[in-house]
Amino acid sequence: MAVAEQVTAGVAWERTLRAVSRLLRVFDRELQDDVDLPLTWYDVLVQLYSAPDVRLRMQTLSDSLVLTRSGATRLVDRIEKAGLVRREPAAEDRRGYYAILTADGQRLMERAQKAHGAGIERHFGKHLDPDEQKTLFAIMSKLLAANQNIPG
Amino acid sequence: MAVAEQVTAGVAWERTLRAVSRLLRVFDRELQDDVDLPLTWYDVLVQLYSAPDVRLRMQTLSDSLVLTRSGATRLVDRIEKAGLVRREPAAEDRRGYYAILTADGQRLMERAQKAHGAGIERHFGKHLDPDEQKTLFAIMSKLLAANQNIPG
DNA sequence: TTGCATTATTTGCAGGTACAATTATTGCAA
DNA sequence: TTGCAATAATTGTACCTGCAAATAATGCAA
Repeated sequence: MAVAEQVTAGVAWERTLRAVSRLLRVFDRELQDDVDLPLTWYDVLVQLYSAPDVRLRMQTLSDSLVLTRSGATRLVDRIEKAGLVRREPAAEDRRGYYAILTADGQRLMERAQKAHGAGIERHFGKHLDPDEQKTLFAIMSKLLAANQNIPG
Repeated sequence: MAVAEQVTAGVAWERTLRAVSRLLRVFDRELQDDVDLPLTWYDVLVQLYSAPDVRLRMQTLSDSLVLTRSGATRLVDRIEKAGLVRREPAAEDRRGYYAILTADGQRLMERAQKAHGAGIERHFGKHLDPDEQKTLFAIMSKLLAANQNIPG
């Protein structure tokens, strides 16, 4: 049975991968069309928007993103150039920087959140009943916890 | 309740995204360490390996991958240069090409499948009971079906 | 207080990817 | 059968990403 179980895990993982990739592309396209914002930018803005003082250390930010440290640096560079975020040195540890949402960033964020929230509901939430959503959340939490201590 | 439900969907989606991204990075790194193969290459090789005559039209291949058409072209270019795959014009429609697994490709594939299968079990399957795996598969199948008809 | 391992972040570089335009071929319709 | 829209695949281009090395600051230990 070990083989059969492995196949099942493999199949479940593959389907998950395909579904998530597809959703990512859909969300990215819709967000671009609606608010002219790439999903990666949105990801940064949400994190900041929901953080105390709309600010986060680069470290914390990149940890919560789907990116490496260096990726986060470049991404914030671009968003900063667009005026949605600014950087400020951390007073308590001068190696570090805060990324801070600007007023423009907050305004855009509010529009984006509405659009993306609707998209998530339309392409994801709508197709799952509350139980399924809960189970999915539980499963993914387990997997995330089990693979937490990996660099990148 | 509409708002609460939307938040729940959003939270479930976000957790899914983070967990999948993390797993992707883990799998990619392990596969590189074990068999010196990027996960994207593996993806191509599996599709061919499990296809009749170990061959697929570029079209079909890119559809089943996590890539656009042009992305698939470049990816197969690289894999072809490494000798794991070769291209052959399609006799029945001369616009098209087949990507075909070479003997080298098959040999590597067998090693890679063993390694990756173990990785999937270790980082994914092991943490979910059979019911959870079944549910996850069902959820992802629904989502995939609901978002099938999207270009890219 | 000096030296050094550690941590936070950024940069050089070498790919990898998507979008739009291009090439080659097909097949239908006038 | 000729012309043209549709289709398969590729290519030009610009951007995005990760890895490893570099820079800067911290803090502990001798």
